[in-house]
Amino acid sequence: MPELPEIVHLAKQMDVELSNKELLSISNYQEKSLNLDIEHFNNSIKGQKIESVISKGKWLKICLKSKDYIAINLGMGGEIYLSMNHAKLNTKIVFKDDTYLAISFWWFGHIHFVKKDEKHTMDDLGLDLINEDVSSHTFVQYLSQSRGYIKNLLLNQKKIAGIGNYYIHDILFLAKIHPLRKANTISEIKLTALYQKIIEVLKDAISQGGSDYEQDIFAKKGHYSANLVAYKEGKNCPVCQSVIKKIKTSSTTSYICPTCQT
Amino acid sequence: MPELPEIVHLAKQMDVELSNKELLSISNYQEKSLNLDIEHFNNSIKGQKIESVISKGKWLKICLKSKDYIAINLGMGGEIYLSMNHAKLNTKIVFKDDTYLAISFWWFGHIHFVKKDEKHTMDDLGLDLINEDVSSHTFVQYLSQSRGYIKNLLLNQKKIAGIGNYYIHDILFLAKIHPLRKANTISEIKLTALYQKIIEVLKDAISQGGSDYEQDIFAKKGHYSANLVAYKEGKNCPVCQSVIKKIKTSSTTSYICPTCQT
DNA sequence: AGGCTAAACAGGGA
DNA sequence: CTCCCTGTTTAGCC
Repeated sequence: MPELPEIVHLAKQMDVELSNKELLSISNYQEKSLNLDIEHFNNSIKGQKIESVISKGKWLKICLKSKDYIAINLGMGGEIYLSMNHAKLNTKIVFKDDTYLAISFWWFGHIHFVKKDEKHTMDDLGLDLINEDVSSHTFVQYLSQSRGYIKNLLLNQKKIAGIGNYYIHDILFLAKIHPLRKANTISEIKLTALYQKIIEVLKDAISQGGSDYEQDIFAKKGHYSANLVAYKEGKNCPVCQSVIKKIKTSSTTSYICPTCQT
Repeated sequence: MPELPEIVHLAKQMDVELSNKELLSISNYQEKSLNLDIEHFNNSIKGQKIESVISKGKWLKICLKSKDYIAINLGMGGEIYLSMNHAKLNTKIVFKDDTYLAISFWWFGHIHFVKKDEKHTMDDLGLDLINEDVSSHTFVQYLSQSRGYIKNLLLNQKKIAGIGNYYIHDILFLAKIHPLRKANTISEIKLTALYQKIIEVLKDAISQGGSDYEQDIFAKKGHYSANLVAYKEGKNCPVCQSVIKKIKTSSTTSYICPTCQT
C-alpha cells in the first residue's frame, strides 16, 4: 500500500529518469485501470514528450509538454519499475528510446490520460503537507471545523492527501490522539502536535526511501518500518507499557495505545 | 401532529366547503411560513377561484382553476378552521363571500403559493397508499430495495407519504415488525402484512374523523385513538403481555412490544 | 490495504 | 411532533 512517502520517492526518481523522454505506446492487460480504451489511450500519448513527474497525495502525475498529463494511482500494493520485466506485470508504458515503465496492480489501480483542461480526481485532493506549503495554523483551523472522527478525516483524500492506513497508526500515537476522537473536540495544542508529527513521520519515511516492503523504480526496497504501535497488537506500548490494542474504526482497523491516546 | 388521516379528512371537508369560492386576501402573522412576501402572495391569489381541495401525504393542496395551487403543511400540531376566530390563530385566508380559513401553527408550518408549472416539494412525495392506487406487489418490491431501518423508511415522506410518528407505532406492532429491522431483510410475507396494516390503520382513522386530539375545520374532534402500544410504555402488550418499551430509533422515539416485534 | 458513488444517517435551523 | 440543508458515514462496486 504505497502512501505519500513511497509516491514522493517514486516521483523524484521518475522525474530524473523520464523527463524529456518521448512516449510511444501503452499495452495493458487490466482494462478497468484505464480511463480510455487502449486504442484511444495510445493515440493520445503517442509522440508526447514528458516535461516532469510530480506527486500529490498518493497520486503520481506525469506532466507532458502539451500540458496534458498521465495520472497514476497504485491503489493497494501496486508497483512500478523502470525497464524491468516481471511476469506478473500487466501494464507497459513504452518510450521511443526502448525503455519502459512496467506497472503492476495487485488489486485496483488507475492510469488515466487527462487532457489539459479536463476535470480529474487529482483536482479534488485536499491538503498535501509535504508537497505544499501548508501552515500549522491553516491545518489546525481546517481540521477543527470537522465533526467526524479524526482518523476518517486524515484518511479522506479530499481533506488531507497522502496518508493511508499504514502511516496513520504511528502518527496518531505520536500525537497522542485516539482515532475515534471527533476532530472538533481536539485541542489546538494537540492538533498542532498532529501537524508536526505528520510531517515528521512522512519526511522520515521519505528520507529512508519509503517503507521496507515497498520498492522503488529500480526494485530497491525502502528502509522505513512502522515501529511504535502499528501492527503490534498485544505488545507493550513503548511509552507506558500498556498493551497495544487492535480496534475497528469505521471501515478500517487501528492499532492504538489505549492509555497514551485520548 | 396531523398525519394522513387528519389531512384526508380536512381535504374532504375543504373540498365541499371551498370549491368555487373566490380568493380575496391573506393576512399573516408568521412570516416564515409563507414562500412569498405577503404583498406578492396577496397579488398572486386575489381573484383566483378554487377548483377543488385534495391531499397527498401530509400536504393539503388547494387547486385553483388557473392550475396554480396553494400547498399547506400543518407541521407539528397545526390547526385549520373555517370561519372561526381563535385568539391564537395567526393566518387568515379570506374569501370574497366573507368566509375565511383560520390557520394556526403550533411550531412550524407552510403555506405556499405555487404557480402552474413551478417545482414544489409536493412533486417529490412518495407513495400515498390511500389517495393512490398502489398494489401490494409494488409496495413490497419498493421497500425491499432499501437497506435502511424500516421505520425511517416509512417516515421518509419522499418514500412513503403520510405516516408520521403517531400512527407508525401501532402499524409496526400490528405488522409484527421491529422499527430497527433493515427493510431489505424483512420477508415478503411481513411486508405484505405491513402494506395491509398501513391501509387498515389509516382507513380506520379516517373513518373516525382522525385522531381524538385533532380537530376538523368545524372544530370537531376525531375519535381515533392509538390504543395498542403507542405511548403505553410500561403497560402490557395486548397480545403477549410483555412490557411495552420506549426506545430511541434514530432521531425519533418508538413504542414497541419487544416480544411480538421482530 | 485504494477510490468512487449513491444511499443512509445525524445535527442544527426555521 | 415537521421539513430542509449540510456534512458525515456506510455499502457495494471497480
